[in-house]
Amino acid sequence: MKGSTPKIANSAIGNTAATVARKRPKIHDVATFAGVSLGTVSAVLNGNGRVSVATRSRVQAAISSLGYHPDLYASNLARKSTQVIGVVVSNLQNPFFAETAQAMEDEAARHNYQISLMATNFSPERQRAAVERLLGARIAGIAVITSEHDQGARELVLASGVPSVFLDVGKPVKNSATICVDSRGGMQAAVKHLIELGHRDLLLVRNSQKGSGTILLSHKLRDEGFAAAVRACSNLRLNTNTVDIAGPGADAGERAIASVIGRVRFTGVVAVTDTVAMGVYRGLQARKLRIPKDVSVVGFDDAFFCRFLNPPLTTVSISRDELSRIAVEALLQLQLQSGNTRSFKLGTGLIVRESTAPPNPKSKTMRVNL
Amino acid sequence: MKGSTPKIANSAIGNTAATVARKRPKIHDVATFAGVSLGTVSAVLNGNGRVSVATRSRVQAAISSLGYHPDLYASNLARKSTQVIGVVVSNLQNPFFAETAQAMEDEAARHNYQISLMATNFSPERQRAAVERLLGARIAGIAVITSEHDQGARELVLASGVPSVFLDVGKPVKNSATICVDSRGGMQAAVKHLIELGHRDLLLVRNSQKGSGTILLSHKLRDEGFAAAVRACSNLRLNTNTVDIAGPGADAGERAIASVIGRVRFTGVVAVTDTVAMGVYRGLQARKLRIPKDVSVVGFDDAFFCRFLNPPLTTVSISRDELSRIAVEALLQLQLQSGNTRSFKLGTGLIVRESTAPPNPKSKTMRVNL
DNA sequence: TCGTATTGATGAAGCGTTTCGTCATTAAAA
DNA sequence: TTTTAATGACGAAACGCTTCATCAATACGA
Repeated sequence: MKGSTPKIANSAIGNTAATVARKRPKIHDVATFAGVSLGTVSAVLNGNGRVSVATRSRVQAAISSLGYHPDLYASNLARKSTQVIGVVVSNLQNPFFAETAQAMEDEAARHNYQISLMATNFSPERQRAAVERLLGARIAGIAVITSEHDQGARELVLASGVPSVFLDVGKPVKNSATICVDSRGGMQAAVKHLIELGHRDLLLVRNSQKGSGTILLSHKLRDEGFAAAVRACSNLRLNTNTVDIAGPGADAGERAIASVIGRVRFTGVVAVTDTVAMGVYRGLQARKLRIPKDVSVVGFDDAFFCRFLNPPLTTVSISRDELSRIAVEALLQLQLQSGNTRSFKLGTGLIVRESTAPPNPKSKTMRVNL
Repeated sequence: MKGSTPKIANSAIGNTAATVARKRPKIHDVATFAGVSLGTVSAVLNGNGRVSVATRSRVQAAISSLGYHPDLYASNLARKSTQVIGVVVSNLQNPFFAETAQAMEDEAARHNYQISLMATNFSPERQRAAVERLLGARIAGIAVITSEHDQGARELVLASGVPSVFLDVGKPVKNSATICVDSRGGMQAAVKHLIELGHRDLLLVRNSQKGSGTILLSHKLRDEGFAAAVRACSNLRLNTNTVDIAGPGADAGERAIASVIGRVRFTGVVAVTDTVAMGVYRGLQARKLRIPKDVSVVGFDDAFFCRFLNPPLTTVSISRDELSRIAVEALLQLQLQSGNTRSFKLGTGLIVRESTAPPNPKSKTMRVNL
């Protein structure tokens, strides 16, 4: 007797803490209140099965007067599947991801699905954690739309057999689709545009993420596009330079451009991201350099703010709507025809605005002191 | 026998469809594979209970070789509570909400909580749906950080007894806290700033959402702040005007300002939102009006892009970090001391950048033809 | 050597739903 | 009136996990 006393005390304390909040009503309470059975309440809740009008309204009255909310976990456990698509993106502050997430949600809604959104903040560990969590959530499919890529996360997804879509990465595998954004092509178009305007001194502001260990795949493809475009014009004696930025934000772009003025010749700047281009604008304008008179600038992504920069930014556009449409449809298709595999291409398009013009050979950015 | 045939056929079809995908392993499979009991696997998964090193590693091996992921729904059902805070915001494309969501996530993580994020896209119906879904998810608390407000959603939350935080809205109620952003004060500071610079002809670009039926509460407070500031200077013979925009985007701001030039006298513009201010910039610049030489502009929110506009935008800042800190801590406190109620104030601050300067009486915006 | 802790592992009892075979009742058909 | 079908409601069984009282085995102290 004496020995068990502490245990009882313990559990009593536990109960007290847990019972502080008013207890959630359960379906059983609703059934009792309405004078019907469990199954009937469930039928009312889910709109299936046969329920007479009178009973239905009695149950609904009980539900609202008890303040009942069906328990998500219990109901999903009992149900076979969920109508949820997992979406993993890098960062919600980046307009590309925020807009894509929104587009995914809209597209999913069109098919009567919901999305469960997770942000990794460019961290592979968080990507893996997000994937792990989603795989535990019985999702109908998972879309990994990130810049960074974690092989471990990819393997977890593929091993699970859940329909999946990856952006840019990897060969198509069973139950998985790949959407390849033509970043290289987009970048090549951007560079070609500058060259055709007459630029011969180009600067690429890129995000190599050196040292962080993370590879930003889409950014790498953009680098390659730049290199390929330059190679294609090897007859032109192009002078190209590259500067690495320290992070994904606009500030990093600003610092990068500031660090390079006076040390490198350029009249055209290609930024790996619109956000970075925004920083480039500021870095240039701080030195009283006019865009596009002194320096032309091209961005990448076609973020909403491009049109509102001064001058409006020439950029490479990726359609979030098309991306979302492809992703969701691929997922739903893979769900039906298991074992399949698909690969999609998503084109990019150069949008010429007012940040690009023929070069000014007298621009201050052509004077360097070495 | 014959009579039951169709039923069997039916269920067989159902099974086939459901069994297409490789079956998820369950905890039982892991236990069998590792030669231990259910409870032991659970102990390994959750890091509690006593498990010998040898057993632990055997279980872990089984987990990874089977590709096992614990079922979120089953485990949360069995568990008493979750460590999740529900967060409802208006729109992820609006930098204020995106940044606040991020800040909430960071702050929650600091307390070992996760967040479950839902966007309403300014729709009261979606707000109610989001709340309903979260209340079914056994969340530890819910933060409603939206511009629009739905009384039904609010009542659902309050009736549930779940700890809650609302932005700006309503009187403090049991188990609920209110965070009042001092939008009025912020707006007053903005107007006062313009007046002190010498402006007497002011234009408020606001989002009244007339006709949509939705009230954007925070925007309404900003309106009131404007009116109050004007009233406070009744001795100055101010000329104030208002123009309503059609939506929350920058385009709407651009159209609004375009519609008003030449019809109304102003040298200072106050925009209800930075995003709107961005559109105002463009509307002004399209008419070759210089900022701040011809027109001064003030925004609201301190979105990340303010610093990168040309010229950098003077705006009213709301600290997302402080907002998140208050919200999360209030939620956790309400959880412990049930029945409590709290009310917080969150200050705002005017950030003066380069979009405001003394007025130019010869500005084109002072010429109107009536 | 014998009690007494301590450690490691067990598995039955829930958690709150949905599902579905079953039954009672009523309506329609014969 | 009798037979058959349709309708409405029921409630046990499952969903996959966590928890915890219980037990076996081992280590410890006297």
